[in-house]
Amino acid sequence: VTTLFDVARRAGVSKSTVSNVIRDSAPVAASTRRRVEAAIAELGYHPNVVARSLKSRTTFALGLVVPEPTNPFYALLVLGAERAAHERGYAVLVANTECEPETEEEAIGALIGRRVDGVIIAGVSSGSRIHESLLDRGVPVVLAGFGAAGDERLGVVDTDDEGAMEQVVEHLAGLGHRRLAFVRHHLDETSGERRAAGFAAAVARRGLELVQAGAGATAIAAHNDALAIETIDRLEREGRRVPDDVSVVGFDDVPLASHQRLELTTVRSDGREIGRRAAELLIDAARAGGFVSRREVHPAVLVVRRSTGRAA
Amino acid sequence: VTTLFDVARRAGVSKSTVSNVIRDSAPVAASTRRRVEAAIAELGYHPNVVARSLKSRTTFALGLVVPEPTNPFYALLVLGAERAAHERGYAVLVANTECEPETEEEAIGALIGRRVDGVIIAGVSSGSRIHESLLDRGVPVVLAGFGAAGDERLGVVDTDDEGAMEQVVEHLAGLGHRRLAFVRHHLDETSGERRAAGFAAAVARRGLELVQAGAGATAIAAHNDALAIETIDRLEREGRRVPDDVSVVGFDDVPLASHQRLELTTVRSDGREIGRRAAELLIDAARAGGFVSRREVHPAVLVVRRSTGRAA
DNA sequence: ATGAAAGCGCTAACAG
DNA sequence: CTGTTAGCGCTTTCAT
Repeated sequence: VTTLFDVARRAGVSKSTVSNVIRDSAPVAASTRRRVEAAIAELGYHPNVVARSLKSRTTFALGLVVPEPTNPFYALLVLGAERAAHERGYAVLVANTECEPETEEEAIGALIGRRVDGVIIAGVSSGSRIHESLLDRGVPVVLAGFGAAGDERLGVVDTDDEGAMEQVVEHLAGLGHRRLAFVRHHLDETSGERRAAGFAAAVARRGLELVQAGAGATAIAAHNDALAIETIDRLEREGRRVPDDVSVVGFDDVPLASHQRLELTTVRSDGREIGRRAAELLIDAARAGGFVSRREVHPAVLVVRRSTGRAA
Repeated sequence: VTTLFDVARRAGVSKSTVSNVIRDSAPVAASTRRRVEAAIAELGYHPNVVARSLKSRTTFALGLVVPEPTNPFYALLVLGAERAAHERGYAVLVANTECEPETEEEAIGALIGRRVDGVIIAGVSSGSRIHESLLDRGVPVVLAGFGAAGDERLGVVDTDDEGAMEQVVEHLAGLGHRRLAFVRHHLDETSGERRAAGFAAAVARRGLELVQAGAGATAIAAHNDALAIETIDRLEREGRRVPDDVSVVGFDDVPLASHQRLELTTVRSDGREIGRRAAELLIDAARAGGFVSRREVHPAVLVVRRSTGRAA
């Protein structure tokens, strides 16, 4: 546990000088600098970020609230955010909430207590207001991977779900499907609503029929790939063929979606990029001492494979 | 930004008293306690963990080094570790290294700078010595999901890879396979070696033949499910049938492995449990001010599905 | 049972 | 260009 003072003594200078070479916050004579650097290396000194945070009133840490870590989309989002943060000297505190309101509250409390400089929320339970307690304390927040109306102080980096659903319905309509269904997870998640709504809107716009899955739908779009695959399983167990009897579309393009026994038609959104941007915007805002006002929408592309085909 | 002092003033007591009610570290009169609690609630006060850490010389934070966040096994490990940590009031700093030595070094430096109370390493590049710099500074370390020889100060919570490979080879041998191969990822990861070695040992023990994949093997075991699935794809594109011509075994039992178009025979290890135990051991050690000396091995079970069959 | 005072390791004026 | 001096918000003896 060597401190700044130890380094200073060893180099025969004062603490401020050491501090100055570390962050080069002020000019230091080349020879002095060399002595200090040597002392740092010999002592294996790592500045105590805790002390620095206390003094400077910034922790160089970001909070990241994730609903389902096993979903590859979120895994990539975490990866992107974490890498972007580390490149800028920021640490990332992750909190997996699994969309449980109680866990969400606790996570936010912990992040506030740790005085993180900003928080990325990658998904929350439906009625959640957790972003408000953050914003009211002056902590910038960006929603990543799901949009939300409302608060002007909220940054958003999102996939273009509406555009994606437009593409999905266009594709399906082109194959002659007239009765379409959307299935979503029981998980009480906000993003589910936007995809469902976008899908419904695109269906209505073409005068097609929106039905419940099972109630004679010839094409089913799922909220994500995992659900699409479950749906295919269920259909096949019921003796219906995909895509001959029913077409199925997923969302996410998980690695296995392209497997040749699956060949899932799906939507690809770039989780890593979204995570990266979210972290960048947050860090910029934190440095400027403000909120993230920007709202970015990243395109998603329909990947047509073989789980969709002409309507029977 | 309300501080302990603000609360104290509001409640008409001293800082020490407030501190005592918060952590109930000393007896406080019931009436005083009520007043303090009221003040805390009214002010929405959250203790500044940064200041607490500086004074108490513990950060209540754990570092978690992960090689591949998109692998569901690691995603679960992170989940388990993170939840166990939060239950005990600890935060988790994740670092995704993607097995790049340079990134690993940086991550460790960041964790040291932030004075984490312990580090879970879930995978590192092969020759890595990153645990040593940690241990030498007195930071307890536990290796999770991959074993390692060596340092006595190192805790280990691992899957029984050897036992798993024994089961795999037993299964394959029972189906009449004599020429077996093991394929591993290019990723320079330590765990790959143990599985490969365990497989080779089990093969040798039975007097079977270990060959390269492609060189006439009738059964192939892969380092993980993703690789097993790639292997199946490749084989089928070459016109060989699975399992009729070649049997394939995976490792991890990812959610999609059970899909009926895949029905992958694989090994299931409980990532979430391993992450949870790793965090628990680490926190116990941190509290006791020592290292984790314990080494735990968690069983893995072979799940037989339909990607394996009798030798041709 | 409660309060006063001294730091934890660092940064940020301000002097020299 | 370098050193001195105050704190940041909290915990922790030690008095009272």
